[in-house]
Amino acid sequence: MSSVYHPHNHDECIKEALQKASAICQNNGTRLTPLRKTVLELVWQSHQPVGAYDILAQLGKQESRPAQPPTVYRALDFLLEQGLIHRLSSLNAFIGCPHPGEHHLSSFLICNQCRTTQEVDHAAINDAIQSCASEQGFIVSGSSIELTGLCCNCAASSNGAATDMSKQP
Amino acid sequence: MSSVYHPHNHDECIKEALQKASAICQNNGTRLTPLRKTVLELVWQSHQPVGAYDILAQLGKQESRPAQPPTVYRALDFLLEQGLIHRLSSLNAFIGCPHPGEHHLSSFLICNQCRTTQEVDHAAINDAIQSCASEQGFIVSGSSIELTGLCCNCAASSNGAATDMSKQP
DNA sequence: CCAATTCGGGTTATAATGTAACATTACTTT
DNA sequence: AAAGTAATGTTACATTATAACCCGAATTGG
Repeated sequence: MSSVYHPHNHDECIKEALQKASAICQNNGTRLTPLRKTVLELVWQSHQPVGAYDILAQLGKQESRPAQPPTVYRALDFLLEQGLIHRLSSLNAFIGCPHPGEHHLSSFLICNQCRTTQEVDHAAINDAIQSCASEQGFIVSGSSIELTGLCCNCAASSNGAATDMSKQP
Repeated sequence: MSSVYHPHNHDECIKEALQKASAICQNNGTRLTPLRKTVLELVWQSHQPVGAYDILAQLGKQESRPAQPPTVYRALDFLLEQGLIHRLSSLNAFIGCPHPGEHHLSSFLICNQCRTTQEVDHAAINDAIQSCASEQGFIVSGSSIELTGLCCNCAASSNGAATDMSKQP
């Protein structure tokens, strides 16, 4: 069983994300250009949300000239449109979507300590939201559901040390 | 019955908010200074979220000299700490809390058309979230639940015209 | 195949949102 | 009144995001 909270070969996560992305773009008739692919890889570097300017900085290292903000934001906008990443508005940051294609109202569990962020797709939450909204005559078209707190690792070792279990082989 | 979606004497909303704020600050041993009170009034000018720089601009009109950002942000931080307002991270904006004192995980229904925003406190949503989180061993300490879509007015008159029912006498 | 068009990206400049750090004033306590 | 704390003023800057314009690459239609 694989979880962002357990050690795993993170290269597999990246590889999988890129494969899915490629398939989805092909399906959508859109182009996963080298730049967009690179940005997607950078977003997937970890299971922690990444800021646009972090990506910008890392792009700058790879290329001869440092990239400019619009370059990154355009790539991010594309990836958002394709449903390949999400934007976490409470952090002004981005994170890869582990199951692109299936679209739904997803929620995010953001650990305050290690910043590891898990996307969860729980039918009960969607149901509750829909029933609450329709009670008000409100038609939901989009959502931003971000929960902060302590992940299982950080809660367990609640000595205060952050525990990032991702990326170990 | 009073709702943000129905015409109402909005001065009553403001008055009520200020009274509650005053009581809460007294209770907390904190000071609702003239500046903080003014900022709270400005946040409560409508049932639409207000940006910090909008408040800044309106403060500038009232005072001789234009206010500076820290002035507004400090007042907003104070009001947030006291639970008198909320920050909507998906909009970078603030809105008055209609029932300060009772703290809970609240959700917001944000109309894409008229921007009217309603805070809802639905037990089913909280339950669903808590059960979903604890399933992952995650301990929730904070939440940002923001739903966008069409409010009942704008859905009804879905010709595209925005309908702001607040502030009518 | 070439012209026309669209799309992706580079570049420059700037907008919008938010904060750090320190000075000053006002309020409280003694 | 003196000392200490809380609130606000002020300056400068950090961070996040977008507008506008240009150019070259890829795609499409003839």
